[in-house]
Amino acid sequence: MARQKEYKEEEVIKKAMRLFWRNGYGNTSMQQLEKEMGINKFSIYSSFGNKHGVFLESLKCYKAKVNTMFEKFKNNSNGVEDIKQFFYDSVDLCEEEGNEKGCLLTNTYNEFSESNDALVNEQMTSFMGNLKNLFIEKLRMDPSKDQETINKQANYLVLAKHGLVAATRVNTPKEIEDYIEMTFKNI
Amino acid sequence: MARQKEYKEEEVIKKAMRLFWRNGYGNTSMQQLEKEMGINKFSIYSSFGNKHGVFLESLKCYKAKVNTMFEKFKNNSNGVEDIKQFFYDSVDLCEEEGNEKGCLLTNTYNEFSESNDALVNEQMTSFMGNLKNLFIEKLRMDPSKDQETINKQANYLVLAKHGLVAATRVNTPKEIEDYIEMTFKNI
DNA sequence: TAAATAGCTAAACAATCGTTTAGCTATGAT
DNA sequence: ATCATAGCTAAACGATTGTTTAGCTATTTA
Repeated sequence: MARQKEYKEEEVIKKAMRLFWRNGYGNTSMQQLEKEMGINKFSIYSSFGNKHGVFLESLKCYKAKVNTMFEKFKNNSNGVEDIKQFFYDSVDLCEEEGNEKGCLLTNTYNEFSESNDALVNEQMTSFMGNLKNLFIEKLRMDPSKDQETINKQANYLVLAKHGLVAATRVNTPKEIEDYIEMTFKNI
Repeated sequence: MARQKEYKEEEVIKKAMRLFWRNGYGNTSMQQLEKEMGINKFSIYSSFGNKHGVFLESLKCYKAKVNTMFEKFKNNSNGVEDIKQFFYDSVDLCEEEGNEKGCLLTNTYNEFSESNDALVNEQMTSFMGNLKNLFIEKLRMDPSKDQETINKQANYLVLAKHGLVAATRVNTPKEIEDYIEMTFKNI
């Protein structure tokens, strides 16, 4: 043993995540990462391998936040009301710390959708796409809904969620609340 | 006078637009532009000044498409039904030529939202934000709606439109149709 | 206290970025 | 036919990209 690190990886990766969240992957440089993470390039490379590695670790960090929300969502048992709460929680997560950059996962999906980045794709598909199934589960708790209605409403809610994420960037809290209430008015 | 150009600027800029649409600005290189536009770097610079100029001209080209749709929307006079048709037209525009990259203006807004690019910001604000007013105008055609209802519904429709644009990237035509019908069920 | 070693600093790396330029080609005008 | 000129080709520009490395610093261990 010799010197010990002057930083904690869990802390600097949070800072990296916020930078990627604001700028996206392609528009974030190693110079910016150095400044934002508060450590030298050498330290970044020794801890995370390369820029790509920093990004993947940032995604994991973000997904941990999302996972907490998902767990809460799954563990509740109030049907549609849970979905509505999930919408409100999503807004809180997208807006934390004054951030107004929507959802990092959605942004990443958009930025990498044309590329064939295996690692990023893997990280993405593990989260995108199962949202609809979660909604379907919750909607099934209402015995008065038939299967066709459930499918249509689930699909509707997935796309409504997209609108919501986009909304967190430019709309006021009141407008967002109005949107959510309106969305669930006839569900 | 001497030689005449071997390309038409209106044609090569369309090709540039499609590339920017697919990749975004930052992730598009001059090399890619050369290949996609089918002309040399020199020709690109002599026609459009620089990469930034190519992008601004591409935005104008895209906005021309959108403008056509907006004009149709404004000139009709069937209230809410016009808005619904506008949603369907939006999907057609976002998906033309097998493209699945959402709306170029929305994407550009997202990519440049953290930067302070005066020219791009100008091009953006001239289109974003007035959508709500257009919706309000149409909703006013229904005398049974009071002002508060109109405001809420207009806000809801703006965000629903965001969901729709995101939807064109990953959802089937049937799912998108379901979403639109559901959105207008209680408007 | 001294040797060993892991972390840090800062300079340099090759590759690619957007951009410019020198020289060649082709065409309109005299 | 020839001169002038605008367009094209392709090489090179400096700056910045992500990445590596040599040399110094500080701390643990014996």
